Amino acid sequence: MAQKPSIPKGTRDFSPAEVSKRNYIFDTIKKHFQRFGFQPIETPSFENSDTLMGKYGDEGDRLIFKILNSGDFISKVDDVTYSSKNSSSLTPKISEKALRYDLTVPFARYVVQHQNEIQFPFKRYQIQPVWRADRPQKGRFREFYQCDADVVGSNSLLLEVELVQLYDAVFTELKLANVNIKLNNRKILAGIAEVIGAQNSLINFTVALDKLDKIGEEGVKKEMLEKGISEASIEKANPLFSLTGSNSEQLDALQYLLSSSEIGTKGVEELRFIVEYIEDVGLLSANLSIDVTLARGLNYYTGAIFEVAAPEKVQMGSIGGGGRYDDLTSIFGLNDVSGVGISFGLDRIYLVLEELKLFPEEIEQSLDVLCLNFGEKEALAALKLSTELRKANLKVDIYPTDTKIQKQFKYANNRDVPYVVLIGEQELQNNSFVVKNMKEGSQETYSLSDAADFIKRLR
RNA sequence: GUGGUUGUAGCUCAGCUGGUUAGAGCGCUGGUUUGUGGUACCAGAAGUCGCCGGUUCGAACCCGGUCUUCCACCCCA
Repeated sequence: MAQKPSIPKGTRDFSPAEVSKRNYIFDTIKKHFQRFGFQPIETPSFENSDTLMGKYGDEGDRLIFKILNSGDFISKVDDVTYSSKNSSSLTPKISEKALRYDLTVPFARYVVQHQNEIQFPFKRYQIQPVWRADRPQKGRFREFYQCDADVVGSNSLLLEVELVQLYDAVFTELKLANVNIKLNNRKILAGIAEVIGAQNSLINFTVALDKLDKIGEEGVKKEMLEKGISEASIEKANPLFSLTGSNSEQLDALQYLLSSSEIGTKGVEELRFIVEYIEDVGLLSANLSIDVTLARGLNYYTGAIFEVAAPEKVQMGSIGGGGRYDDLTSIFGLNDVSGVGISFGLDRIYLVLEELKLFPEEIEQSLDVLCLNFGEKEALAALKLSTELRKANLKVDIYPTDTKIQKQFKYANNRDVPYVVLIGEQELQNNSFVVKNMKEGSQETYSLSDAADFIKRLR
């Protein structure tokens, strides 16, 4: 054989079994999106570069896949730019399109572009792949699916409450119990920065704080110092490291800490609303916990932020996240449209379910019945029977050639077929068919004129 | 983007300080069994040792490059 073909770094092929399992997750998420009143949209896999560039910070820009212009694009570049060998000035001249990096920014573009056709508040869901020029690791790919549900055109906190319920509903149905939905609010982070006198380094402050569970209190303080936050400010932030107790206890402590900050107080109020409503309505299996260290990188969030952590025994980053963004559409020229949304990381959820063996067995069963092939006449009878069985919604296959029965059985075995139908010379004479239960090894005979009898037994 | 790690049969992996014909288990094919799989026994096929180059009388093994895997940063689903 020639050189074996391959696929690019960070991409994957999916086998039939893998696709079945992925569809199981997709279907579950989609079902609950619809139950909460979200409608589907789709957007192109690539956008104009200026739609995406600059929306995710410098780091994000680096991770966006750029698409080369068509035609003789290099001849259109002026000599100065060309010979400068500067990627950032050359790139916009030779690439005007880019693969989508997430679903939120394209959605914002969609809302602005179709603002006159949309009925607000607009609840949409979107399940499509996104691409990042990242260095792959476990649970990090360069092509992966996001499943997003967003609402634009309302700043009601009821939506945040519903989104928490939505997370709960999906993960409960996937049997992934006790996921931890972490909740914070950008206004609280802004309030803290204000109170400790570090409002100018809000980003550095939150990014450092976000690493608390990873590098510990000392590590966080060290990083803050390195990023130019004063020792006095860090000193004032000390109470944050000792926030404990129930959600409402933490809220009380935060309220006191942030009483001098208008924005901080607003953030506490918003969180309290969400927490109290959720307590009242109850959750099926998830936990909701306030986590002031939760920051999330994307700079467009302005209110609540969510993140769903995989169960602790599984080594995996977050399996979902989201938040409220008050101003996302204004970058495309539409002001005063508040949005809030959440995202499910399909590929990571898959890895978690696989690791915890939570996929139901049935979903991998691609066939209910296999009819063996004993020759032309016999196969015709099998075909007629198959038609009946397929009408009854069974997944049925006929072995296409009359090779050795042993081989056909082996095939049935490898495909995990629960029932094998045998129609040979004898059966044809008696107008009957034999059904072998592959698990138990038992066999039963039915009449060819009464397939319904067999169908009834399967139910 | 920075630093490290991995690659040998379809799969999971052995392979000594470089030595001539590269191994195992599982899987696959055939047979024991011409209408019975999943068990057992017997036989067999299958590898340019990721790719390109270098050192050497000789390279799976040493060196350089490249691709890939995974990991830690960065960032993030």
